[in-house]
Amino acid sequence: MNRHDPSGVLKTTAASLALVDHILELEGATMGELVEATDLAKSTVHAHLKTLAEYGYVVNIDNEYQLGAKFCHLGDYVRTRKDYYRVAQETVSWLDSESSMDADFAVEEHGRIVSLYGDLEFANSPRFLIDGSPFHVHTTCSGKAIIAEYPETRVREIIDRWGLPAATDDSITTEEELFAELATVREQGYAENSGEAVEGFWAIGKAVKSPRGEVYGSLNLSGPAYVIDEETRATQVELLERAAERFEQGVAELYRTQADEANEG
Amino acid sequence: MNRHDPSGVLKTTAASLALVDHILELEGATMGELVEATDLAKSTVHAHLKTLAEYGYVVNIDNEYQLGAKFCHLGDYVRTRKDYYRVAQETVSWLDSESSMDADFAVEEHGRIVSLYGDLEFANSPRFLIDGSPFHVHTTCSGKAIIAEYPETRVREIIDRWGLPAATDDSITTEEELFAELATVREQGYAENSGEAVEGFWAIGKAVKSPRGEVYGSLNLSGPAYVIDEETRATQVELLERAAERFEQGVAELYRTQADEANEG
DNA sequence: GCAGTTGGTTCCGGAAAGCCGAACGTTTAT
DNA sequence: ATAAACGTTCGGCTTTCCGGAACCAACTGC
Repeated sequence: MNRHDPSGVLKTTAASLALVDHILELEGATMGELVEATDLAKSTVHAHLKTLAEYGYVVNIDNEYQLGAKFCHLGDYVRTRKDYYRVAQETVSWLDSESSMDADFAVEEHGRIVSLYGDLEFANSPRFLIDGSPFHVHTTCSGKAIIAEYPETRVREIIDRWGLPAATDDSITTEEELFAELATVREQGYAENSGEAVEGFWAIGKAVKSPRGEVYGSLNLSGPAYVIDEETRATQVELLERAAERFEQGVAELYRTQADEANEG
Repeated sequence: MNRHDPSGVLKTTAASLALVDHILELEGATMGELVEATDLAKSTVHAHLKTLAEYGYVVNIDNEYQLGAKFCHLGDYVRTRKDYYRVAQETVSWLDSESSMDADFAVEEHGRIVSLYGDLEFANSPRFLIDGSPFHVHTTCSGKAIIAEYPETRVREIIDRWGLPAATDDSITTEEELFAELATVREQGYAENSGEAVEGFWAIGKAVKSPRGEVYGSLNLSGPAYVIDEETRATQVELLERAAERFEQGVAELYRTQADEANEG
C-alpha cells in the first residue's frame, strides 16, 4: 500500500476503502484473507464489510466477498457524465475496426491512468494493477502521452505522489529518463511503449485536446510486440493520428451544436 | 435516504458512502450543496471528501465534486468477473440488433436491480434513481422476472428491506398486487411493464437460469409504449424467448468447455 | 476599491464511535 | 465425531471523528 500522506483523511473510511482495494487485488477474498491483508481484528473487518455491503459495494457469495454490481452502475454514470466521452467511444470503435490492434481511450485522474473505453477485459485486468489502483502514468503510453502536455510542475507533483515504480524490466524508473522520454513524445507527437507496462506488449498513444488546449485524455493502440514490423508500425501511427483528428473534430462539432441550441433557447 | 437497519454499520464509513450517493443524485455537487444535503458540518464534509478523493472515488473540478474514474475501473472489473457475463453481453448485442427496441441484461443484488449490459445511457440515468441506488425489484420488469423465480420468503425479505415505493402512478404498491403479478409472470414465462418504472415506457423481461435452476439475471427489451401494437408485441416476446434460449445454451457450452479443459489439465 | 458571498482549509477540545479480544453459532472437511 | 474456518455478537478502553470558529482565496456587484 503506497498511500501518500494520510494527514486529514478519515481512518475509518480509509480502512473501508482499503478493503475494497484488497478485494479487487485478491479478485475476491474471504474474511480470513482480509484479516491477514489488513492487520485488523476479525470483528473490525466484519464491521467494515457489513457497512460496505449495506451500501451495495460488496457482496458475499459462497463465503467469498466480492465487489458489488453497484460499481457497474456508478461506473456507467461516470462514463456517460462528460459529453465528450460519447465522442471518445465512437472514435475508439472506429479505431478498433480500422486497426488490427486493440484501441482504447484513457484519462488521467489523481495522477493515475484509467482506461474508459476499449477492451476492458484486458485494460482493466487486476493482474496488471498495483495496490488496487489503475496504471501509473510513467509506465503506460497513455500516461506518457498525457503528461507530456502538462507543465513540468504538475508532472513533478504526480511523480512525487506516486513515485516511479517499475512494472517490467523495461519501465522508466528515474526522473531524467522520464523527462527525456516526454521530450521525445512532444517531438514526435505520440508516445510509444515497448513492454514498459506489460511484458511483450507494444503500444502507442496520442493525447487529444480541446480547442483551448486542455487535455481530454489519450487514444491508444496496443497489441503483442512480435507482430510489429516497420511497415505496420507506420500504418498504426497514421491510424492513431487520424483517430485523434476525428475525435477533436467530433468534440468541436459537439460544442458547436450545443452553442447553437443555447442560442435558440 | 431509506437506509434499512443501521445496527452494526460504521457511521463514519456510512457517512462517506452516503456522500457518494448524494453526488450521484445531484449529478455533481459543490461542498455547500453537500453540507445542505447531509446536515453535517462543513469541516466534516471536507474530511470525508478528502478521504474519498485520496482513494480516487471523487474528484474536484471547477468547484464541483464528481465521482471519479475509479468507478469505471472497478465497474469493469465487476462486469468481467463472472464468466457468464460475457455470454450475457453477446446475447444482449444479438437481441439489440434483432429487435427494434433496446435490449439489456440486469441482475438482482441486495434486493435491487442493476443493469449490467445494454444502453447504459438510459438504464443507469440518475434521473430514474432513488437515493443513489439502482432500481427496485417491483417497479422493473427485470426485477419482477427475477423474483418470480425466488421462494416467497426471499421475496418478503426484499420488500421488507426496501418497501414498495411507487415510481409512477402505475407502479405496484401492495404485497397482494405484487404476488398476484409474480404468479402471472410465472404463468406466461416473462414479465411485462407498462409505465410502471418510467412513464410512457413499455418493457418485457425474462429470467435466465443455470442448468441447476439458479437465476443469473434477466434479459429485457424496452421502448416507448406508443409503438407497441398487438403484432409487434408478439414478435418482441418471441425474440426475448429466443434470446433467453441462446443465453442458456451459451452458458451450458461455456461450462462444458471449462470442464473439458479441467479434465485435460 | 471594498464589502459580501461562496468554496475550500486548518485547528482544537469534548464526546461519540471504532477497534480489539474473546466467546459463541454454523457450516465444511477430515 | 472432531476440528477447522467463516461469520456474528458484545462490552469496555481509547482512539478518532465531529463541530464550531476562524482564516484564505476567488469572484460579484456596487
